[in-house]
Amino acid sequence: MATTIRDVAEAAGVSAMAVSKVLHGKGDNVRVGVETAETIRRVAQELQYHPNRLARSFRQQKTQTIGVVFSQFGRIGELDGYFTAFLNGVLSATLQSEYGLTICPNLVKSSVNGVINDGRFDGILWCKPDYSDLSAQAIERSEIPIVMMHAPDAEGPKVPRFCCDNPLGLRLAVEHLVELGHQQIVFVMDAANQSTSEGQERISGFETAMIARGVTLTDESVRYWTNPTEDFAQLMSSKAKPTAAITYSERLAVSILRQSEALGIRVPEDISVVGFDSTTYCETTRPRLTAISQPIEQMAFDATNILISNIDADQSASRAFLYPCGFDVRESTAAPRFR
Amino acid sequence: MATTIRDVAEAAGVSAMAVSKVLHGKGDNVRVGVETAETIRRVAQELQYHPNRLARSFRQQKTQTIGVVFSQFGRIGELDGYFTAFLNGVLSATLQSEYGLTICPNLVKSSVNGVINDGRFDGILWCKPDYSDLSAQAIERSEIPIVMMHAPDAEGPKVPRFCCDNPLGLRLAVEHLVELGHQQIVFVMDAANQSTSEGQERISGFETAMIARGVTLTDESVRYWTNPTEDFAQLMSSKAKPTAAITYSERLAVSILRQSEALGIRVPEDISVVGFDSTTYCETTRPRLTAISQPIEQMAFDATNILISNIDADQSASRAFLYPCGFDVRESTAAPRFR
DNA sequence: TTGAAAGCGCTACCAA
DNA sequence: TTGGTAGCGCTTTCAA
Repeated sequence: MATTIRDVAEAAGVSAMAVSKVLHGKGDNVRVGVETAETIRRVAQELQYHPNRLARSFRQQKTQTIGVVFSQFGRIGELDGYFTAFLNGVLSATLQSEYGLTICPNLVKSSVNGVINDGRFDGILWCKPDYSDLSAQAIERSEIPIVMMHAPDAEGPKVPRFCCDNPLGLRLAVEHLVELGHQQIVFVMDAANQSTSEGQERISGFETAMIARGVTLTDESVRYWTNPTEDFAQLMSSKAKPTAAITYSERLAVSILRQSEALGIRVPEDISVVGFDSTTYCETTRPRLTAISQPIEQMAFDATNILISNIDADQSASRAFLYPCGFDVRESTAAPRFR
Repeated sequence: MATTIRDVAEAAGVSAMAVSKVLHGKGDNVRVGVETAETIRRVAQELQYHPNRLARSFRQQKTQTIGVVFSQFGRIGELDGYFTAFLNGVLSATLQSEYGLTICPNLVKSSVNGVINDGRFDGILWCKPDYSDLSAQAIERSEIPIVMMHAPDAEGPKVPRFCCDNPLGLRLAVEHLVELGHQQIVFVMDAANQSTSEGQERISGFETAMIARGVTLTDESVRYWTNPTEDFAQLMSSKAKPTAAITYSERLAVSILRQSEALGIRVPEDISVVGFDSTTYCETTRPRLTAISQPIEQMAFDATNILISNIDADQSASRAFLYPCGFDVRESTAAPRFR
């Protein structure tokens, strides 16, 4: 067994609290003489004493750890740059703080309900919330600060929210395509995102932008995909074959790029593709991916810092942080071919 | 305050242990009647009881968490693909296990000594160990399993080690360059890595390969850089200007690529550059980076799984795992210009 | 089939 | 300036 505080106390001929005070000096009402303190420090050193952080955390109800919650989880840097950018932002913030970061698979697999208040975390960074009743309830009941990434201002529990200006992003994309001459434009998203607030906001942003530009909007203009490979093949063989697709993510855009290559469909000649996020990953695709941008790393950095300061201040100030979207034109969009 | 096990016990009219047994059923000597169990479950549900994991961990001396230790820490996916590949491997393994992953900034900033046995982790994944006496001592004293990435077989504490075949890697690089016609070849590494086992192994691997190929080896053949920008400028303006550089990492190689561009030095025409790791990041550089490869993700995946099984088996079997290196020729190497 | 007691290592609170 | 006591929430051990 490792050396405990009592071992040190015994060896130094003092009480356990004396040791605790000297080594971590929290209490203000208790002081220890200089000489005694020196002895304690020496003995602790000799005995290779290292405080058990689990015990301290348990006692103080404070773990110095932030939990990261995901509804979904893909490979890092594989089909998109999202998680890379996100992690860089979070790590930048935690590295200059006293907080550790736990990525917990169970938070992904099971319901977050009950995990939030299981004592392991001082705060939760919730990424891609789904706003199910269960989640909302879990947040409502939370005893620790929570911040949310990609949660629009409108609804949901009152916690700090970090979101990009989705309507602006979609408008920029639609305008870009319309100016290139496109009239058959679809918006493609994972079916799973249909139920998220951000999903809703992007759909309505897309529709609003289409209407504002006088582009025909049909029931088929918004597509919910569960199997990108099959769904894309079907899309391109249908009568309503579009000349341009705006996707919910880089991941979807990239899968279209790959699938196009497999099917002999040329991008951007046969179909223009617009992604969402515009991380450095877009520079690595072929063709390089035109995309709506949002400052993911900055958002993650800010979110983490706000979370930490809320933890430290023992509060949970609610506020919506809105980040502007940009639009980066690369090579995956062009004027539609005349046909 | 959150609902405790005692609240549930009281409400259900049973003892706390009964609740514990029913909800987590560990003990084999104690059983609870079916009806009682049902009541307990119902009451727990009603009271929104969720066990405090911190308390459980504390009591059981088991946290279901793995700690990741780094000696250095850069931005993910910024100047290399190392951390991305590493994390993908680790996360793949943890996601299919019951273990969480903690990345702790304090492990980076301060000595790991004392952190290893502070109770927070069931096991440590130690990346890029430095083999200082302090580290060695910490490992020796560890009460939990440790595995090491990038630790050669030869020396160091007896824990599972995962390492690539560095001599092979360096040989492949030197042979490639010699076959292109290079005779002035330098090996460049961060000064910080000079003290690591892997650093030593790569240096001797380089020297052995150079000698085997009959290439002139001088005191200046191996370079230890602290400031890549300045050091590279100096290297290229010296009399001993090389025609090819093999670097310790993708990061160093990329900084040479960038610096070359700034100085008007052409790669590979004026100097050939070979990186180490050969992740997908090498495809994104300009020119695309020729590099020695090691299967980082696979190594991280294996290391994590071995760690987990050592934890579960409550042992710490020592073994060295060696992974072959490969060599990926891309665009940053070519025959030296005639001069 | 059930419960009581004890204690993991530490620190808040109160007493001396 | 110092020390004792109690207890965080849970589970292990032993007793009923």
